[in-house]
Amino acid sequence: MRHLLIYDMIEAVHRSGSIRKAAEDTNITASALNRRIQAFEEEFGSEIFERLPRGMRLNPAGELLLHHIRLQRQDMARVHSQVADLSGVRRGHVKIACSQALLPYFLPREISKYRSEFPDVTFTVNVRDRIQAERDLVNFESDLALVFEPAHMVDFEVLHAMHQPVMAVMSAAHPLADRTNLRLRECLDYNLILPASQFGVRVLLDQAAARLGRKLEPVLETDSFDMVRHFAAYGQGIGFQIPVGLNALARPDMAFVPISERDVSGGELFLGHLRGRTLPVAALKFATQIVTSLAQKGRT
Amino acid sequence: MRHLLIYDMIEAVHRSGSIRKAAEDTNITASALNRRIQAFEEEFGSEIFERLPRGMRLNPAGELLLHHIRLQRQDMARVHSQVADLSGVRRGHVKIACSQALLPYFLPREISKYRSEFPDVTFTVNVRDRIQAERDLVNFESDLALVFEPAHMVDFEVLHAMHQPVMAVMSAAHPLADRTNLRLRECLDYNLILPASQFGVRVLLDQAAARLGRKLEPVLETDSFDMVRHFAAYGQGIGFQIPVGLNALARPDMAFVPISERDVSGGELFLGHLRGRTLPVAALKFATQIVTSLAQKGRT
DNA sequence: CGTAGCGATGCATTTTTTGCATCAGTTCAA
DNA sequence: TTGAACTGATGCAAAAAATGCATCGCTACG
Repeated sequence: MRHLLIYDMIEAVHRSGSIRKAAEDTNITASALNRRIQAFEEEFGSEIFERLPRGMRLNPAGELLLHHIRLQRQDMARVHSQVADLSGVRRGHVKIACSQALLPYFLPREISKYRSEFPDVTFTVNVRDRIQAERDLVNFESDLALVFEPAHMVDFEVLHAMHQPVMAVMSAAHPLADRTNLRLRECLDYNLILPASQFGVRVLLDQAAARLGRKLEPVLETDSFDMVRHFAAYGQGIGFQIPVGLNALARPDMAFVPISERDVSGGELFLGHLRGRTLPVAALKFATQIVTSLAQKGRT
Repeated sequence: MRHLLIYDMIEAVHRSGSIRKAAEDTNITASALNRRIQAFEEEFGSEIFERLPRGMRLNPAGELLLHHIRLQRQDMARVHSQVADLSGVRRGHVKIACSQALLPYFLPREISKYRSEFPDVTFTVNVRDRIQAERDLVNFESDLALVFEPAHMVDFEVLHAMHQPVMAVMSAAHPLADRTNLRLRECLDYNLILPASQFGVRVLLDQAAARLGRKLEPVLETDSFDMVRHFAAYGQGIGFQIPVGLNALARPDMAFVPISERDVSGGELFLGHLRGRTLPVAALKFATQIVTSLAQKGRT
């Protein structure tokens, strides 16, 4: 899109912080780039960069403009996607920000299922915590967010919500492995493997423990649910995860037992996008598929 | 905005239906314009016009693109407005689609009040019926709509709603002029001056008459409320209008008497904008002022 | 069946953009 | 304190892109 090149240049200067560095990314001379920025500011009617001795920084007007640029780029992508769709071609790219729990089973399965029908659609999956996911949406760095217990929910338009109880995760040889239900109190007698405090599961567990007048003292605290699972598999105590991140069939060596909702009320897994946005066709279709899958999962 | 000129050209071709005609509007040769359209289609990745023997017409892809163009233009206007605002200058342009009732008193007063504070803000006011007003919003031809009893309300995001009873409008010398309240039945004994059937007031009156088992037979039917008022002022019967279109102080020679809500339930005057849009600063400020004014009016 | 209107295109000309070299200023470390 | 290493800005010539003109081929309409 030649006529939108100036937007790329502005973003390049913003990213690199200087014209000369941006010039390399843009395959253009610094002087040419400089003059295009100046020409743009001229017709835009106000400067968009502060000239600092060490380079360029967006001023408030530039920040506003940058948001417009991102919005317009996204909308152009949507148009392209819709145009491709009406010509019968199913192409496109879907950008997803999601919680860790979706990585091992859910998203790989959904994406491969989707791509079996539309092989020309490509994906970007970024692991984001509850705060970053929403920021990604606002910056148009993701089309969809699939997040457990999101933080603010402003700017977040919910497409689907699904309840997720907290599950205890342990080796199949663990004393509690045969139970169908666990009280939180029972778990506290064993070694605890907990996700770090920014994660929704941890927040829920901390709150529940506080209600019991207890404080959780993990033997292992990690920001990787993979670590939680594997450490628990070695028989090293009890970890916690939500059902969407678990697959009993794939791990006969492990046991997953729900914690009583009387103790830990569980949380909500949300699928959503930026409020007010019109999603590209591919993203919308994928979202629809996920909603269907989640609803079926909920019924079983 | 030089880099968006191609969008103007596309719209010009769309409007005039041919490159050669559009070339005149664009101050460019037909051949140059032709090649710019071709170049754009090339990088856009698909044709956006159908080449007919008699000219050019947007194809479905072009329609999608056109909507994007309008959206992006509006958003750029919003950015400009916000930039002007943060530099302390209060400039801008507000486009309003409104019902006729707002023309004689309400809008002139509000606009002049607004401009006394921000003299650099300019206005476009278009009279639109209930259906056209909403279409104007969708096409980004208006920022705000101020409409009595709008038709669909899809795409219409309500900023404020205000109840408007239907008022009987007559000469001060009319036999019913001294009443404080009228039943619809009483009015039917006199000559009726009615707005045409596309207007909200007429719809309400027709419904009410039907409930009485009567049919309204006006001596004068018009699409101008101005006509209704003036004809009634000559003592030629009873007209109807909503309060926002009347000003008792300005017309001591006339009487305005509310119709009992038992007969005609009245309707709603809505202020709104296109769903999901971020309004330019000037339009938003003006909308806020109108909401305040309407709320105060409602209290007196 | 001819005329009028349409978009497309080759070619010379004009306009715009670019690259190079250089200037003027600031920062930072020796 | 001085000089090296950055920064953005700018004059000027070369390269690239856009434009205007003339003309082609086509279709609809009278």
